This record gives sequence, C-alpha cells and structure tokens, in this order.
Amino acid sequence: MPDPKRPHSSVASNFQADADRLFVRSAARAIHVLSAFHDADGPLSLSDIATKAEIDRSAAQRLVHTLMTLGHIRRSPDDRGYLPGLRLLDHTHDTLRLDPVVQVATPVILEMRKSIAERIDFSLYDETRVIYALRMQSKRETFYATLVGHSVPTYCTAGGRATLCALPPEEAHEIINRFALHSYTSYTNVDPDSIMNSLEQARRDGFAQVQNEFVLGEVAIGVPVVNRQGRPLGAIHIAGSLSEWSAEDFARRAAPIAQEAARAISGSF
Amino acid sequence: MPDPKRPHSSVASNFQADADRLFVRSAARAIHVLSAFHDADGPLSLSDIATKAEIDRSAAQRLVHTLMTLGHIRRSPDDRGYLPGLRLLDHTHDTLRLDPVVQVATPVILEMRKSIAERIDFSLYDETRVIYALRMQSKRETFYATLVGHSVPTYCTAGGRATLCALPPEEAHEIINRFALHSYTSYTNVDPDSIMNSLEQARRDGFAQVQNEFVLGEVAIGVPVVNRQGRPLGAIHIAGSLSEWSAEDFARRAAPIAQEAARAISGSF
DNA sequence: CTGAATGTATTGCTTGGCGATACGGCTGTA
DNA sequence: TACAGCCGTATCGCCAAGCAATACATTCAG
Repeated sequence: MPDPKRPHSSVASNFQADADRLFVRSAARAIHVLSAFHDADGPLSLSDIATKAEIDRSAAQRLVHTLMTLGHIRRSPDDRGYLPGLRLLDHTHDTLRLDPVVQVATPVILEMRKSIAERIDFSLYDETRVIYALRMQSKRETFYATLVGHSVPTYCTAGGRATLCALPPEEAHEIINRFALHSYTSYTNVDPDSIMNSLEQARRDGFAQVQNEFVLGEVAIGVPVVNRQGRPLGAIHIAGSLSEWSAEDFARRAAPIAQEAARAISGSF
Repeated sequence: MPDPKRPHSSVASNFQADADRLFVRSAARAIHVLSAFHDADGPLSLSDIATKAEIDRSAAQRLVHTLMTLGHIRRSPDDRGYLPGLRLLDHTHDTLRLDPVVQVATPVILEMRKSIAERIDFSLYDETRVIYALRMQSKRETFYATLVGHSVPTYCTAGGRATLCALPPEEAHEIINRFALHSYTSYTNVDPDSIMNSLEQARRDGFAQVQNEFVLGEVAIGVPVVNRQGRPLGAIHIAGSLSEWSAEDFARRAAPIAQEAARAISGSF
C-alpha cells in the first residue's frame, strides 16, 4: 500500500533564500536530509540521500555527519546505510504531549474503549491528509499496526472526509483538486464531484462513513473535531471489519460514540 | 574561556566546530531549537527558545522562521508562542517503519495480545533509557496513555533493567553511574549496588521485575530483545495493577509470554 | 504611563559553509 | 587478477551565506 504524498517542499534550497533573508539554508537542508527518508524503503547511502534531498554529495556528507553526532541519523545495524535516528522520537513525544488538541483528546479516547471494542484512532488534520496521533487497538486486530505519524489522504478515508466536511465546500473542493487522486482499492472513489457529494452527506449525518475505499474489508466512520470557528483540528475514527458488521449496523453503533467524544473535545477550542 | 576574536560565541555553538570541519553549525542549531521543547511544558517564546537552545535571539529568529516555513514548528493555536510542528511526525513514522527491530517486533507484539489482556509495550534501547515505540493497551486502562517517543530511565523500569541485564555487568555499572539516580516513588531503588543485584537476579530469571519503583501500584516485567552478539536492542514489557495481581502471580503469568515473544524477535538479529 | 515582554525587520562584516577533488576500501564481475 | 563502480572519508581555498547587533511596532501588566 503506497503512502499518500507527504509534503516535501522540494526545490526549496535556493529560490527561497534570495527573497528571504531570514531563511537559513543549512538548517533547511538538514531537514531535507531527514525528509529524504520519506520515500525510502530501507537504509539509504550518502548518494541516495544527496539525490533525494537534492543536494550534492559534499553537502550530504557534512549534514549527515552533523546529524549523526546528534543522534538524529544512525548507521543501519548491518552497516549497509543510514537510517533515521532514535533522537527523532524525542521530538515526536514533544509534538504530541505539547499539542493542546492531543492533550484533551487523550483521556476522551481512552474512555471511549469502555463503550466499544473496535479500533479507535485520533488523528490530526494537515490539509491534504490526516496524521495518526493516538490509537486504541481492538481485541482481534493482529495484522496491521498503524504506526504513530502515519498519514493517510483526506479524500478517501473516514477521518479525512470528516475533517473535509467541516470546511466550507469551496475550500474542500480546492484541497481535493490539489490531489493526485489515487485508487487504493477498486472501490476508491476518485471522482471529485462524487467525493463532494459524500462530504455533503457527511455534513448532514454528522459523520463520514467509508467502506473498502482505503483498506479492503474495512468499514470506518469518522467525526471531525473542530474549534469554535468550526475549523477542523482533527478527527476521531472507529474502524471495524465488514465480515462482522453491516455498514448500517456499524454506523448505528459507532457514530454516536464518536460524536459524543468529538463534542467533548471540540468544546475546548 | 571566551576567545577575544569571537566575542559573543556561545560555548555550545563552537566547541564542536573548531575540531570538526565537517560539522555544520547551522544544522546543529536547528536541531537544538527543536530540542528546546524537551524541557518545555507549554508553548515557548522566541527568547525561551534562544535560552534553551543556547543561542542568541537573532539566531533563534532565523532558525524558527526557517523551521516554521518547513512545518517543523508552528505557532500555538491561541497564538501565545511556538510549538513543535506536525511535520515532525513524518520523521517519527520513518524512524519506526524503517527500524528493523520494530519491523519484526510489530506482528509479534500484536500476536501477544491473544495471550494476555494486560498492557504490552515494546521499547527501543538508547543507553540510559528506553524509548516507547509500540503499545497495546489493556482493556481497563483509562488514566494514562504513554505517548510514542516517551522515554524512561533504564535503572528503575522493567524494560530498562531487562536491557541492562543483557549487557556485561561492568558496562551496565558504568551506565548506572552516569545517572543522576532519582526517586520517582518512595520505593525507587537508587542504590547502584542494589540495582546491580537486581540485574544479576534478572539475568538468572530471564526477566526483570519491578513493582512500585516508577509508578505506584504498578507491577511490570521486562524481557530484553538482543542481537546475535547478545547486545540489547530493546525490550518487551508487560504491566499490570498490583490491585489485581500479586507480584509472583503476575510474573508466572506474564514472563513466559514475553520471553517467547522476545526469543522470536531476537532470532532475526 | 512606563517598562518589559513579545514578534519583526535591516544591515555590514567575516567566518562558516561551500563544492570540487582526491583517496582507500569493499564487492561483484569479467 | 584486474577492473569498474560503488561505498564512506578527508582536504582546501574562496566568498556569499549566515552572523550579531540594532531598531521598532505591539501588547500586556502594574
């Protein structure tokens, strides 16, 4: 399953700096080096990093060296290339624990598991995607663990559609158009108009529902968490298996729980 | 002692650079800026960041500006300061999904939940601490969710002691001595010799056990995951409540499960 | 009103970072 | 065995990118 496009502001090395005297190129390049791993599927060599970060080998050498002394890059255990370093996880922790939305969502999500045994996730809104921040596993899930930081597209997932439906339609439309709409399964809806219709439906129902569009055999509902101005901050989603639920039953059971939780969180912003 | 030729250079900035021509100061400073949030408990102002990162306000301004355009820092929702940005979570995802140990541990940990209903964690070894990478919640846990990236000391936690006991004693001793041993609860063992004894015990038993030392009311066992050379890579830990288990019963029940899982993972490295 | 924060903007000097280049060590292959 | 093509590492002189100092508009507390 391919990852959705992660923003990667690429050619940014030079054209930024001319206009922007506050822009520190070396700092940005360091970040680009770390971002080189976004489309890696294993350890990278110096030249790999240079290519992906769009810098020359010398720059890659210097920056990798620097990041390695800081623990943000390490050699792979078998010494065949470079990997992201464990120190990056410290920033993860900071990002999550200092995020006001995560702070109030956490106890609410934990409480939800008393009401339903399915998989519950909380994710943060980032324009064309939502990023997984918290997860409560269901009892039976054994195959696939979504890692924290995993991001999925907004147009074809329950959580994503939930956040989009909290936006003014024209803004949602603009975001959908920014996408290279990709068919994850044969059921994925890639027609912008049809997606806009499901957003409309979700707005009426108060929750978004998706089956089979991103993962086969999965039914999921999503509810947006919004601030006082109604702007989306994130989403709560609950996912179950189509082998155990009809879509209707699942929505009837899961949606009210997610809605109540979302209301509790939304109240604080 | 400050060099008169470089009147206002901070200690942190140049002690590296003199010796090391490959070291890119601006890159390191960018990371320091992100690390400033490690000991923050809310949004930071520019001056806060400058202080914590040991740079002047100008540098902080430039670096924060740069990191903000990259999405690695953002303003807090109420516009009262800066927070770590969501893009950092992309690096989280890379770090976890590319980590060979996490790759093989994930399905094993997921499988464990079939055998036991308590809280199961997998964490990665980083010298004086272990960093939480994966978690399966127990049914009843409602108060406290450990966020991914959270790190705990090695000397007083089950997972930490498990990894230490896989080290040669002198090396473990050296690590323990590097610590400011801190009493998290009134039960925390802060005596190096006594800690060394529990490591010895853990080595004999094949698992480490800790009660009350880090969190009151909690009993936990930990088993190290090691490579072929026997070096620790991480640990599996299972935690339960002392209100439901005696320490002995808990160990009898949980240890074999964790040991089998650890063996399965350790085999691959 | 004052004083101390905040974030933002500008500037001239100089040193930190640049990129070209070279090197020794592996690995696979012809 | 010799060669080609990677790998990571090391060196060096040039100059603009990054630096620190400084100034300023707001906001907030006392």
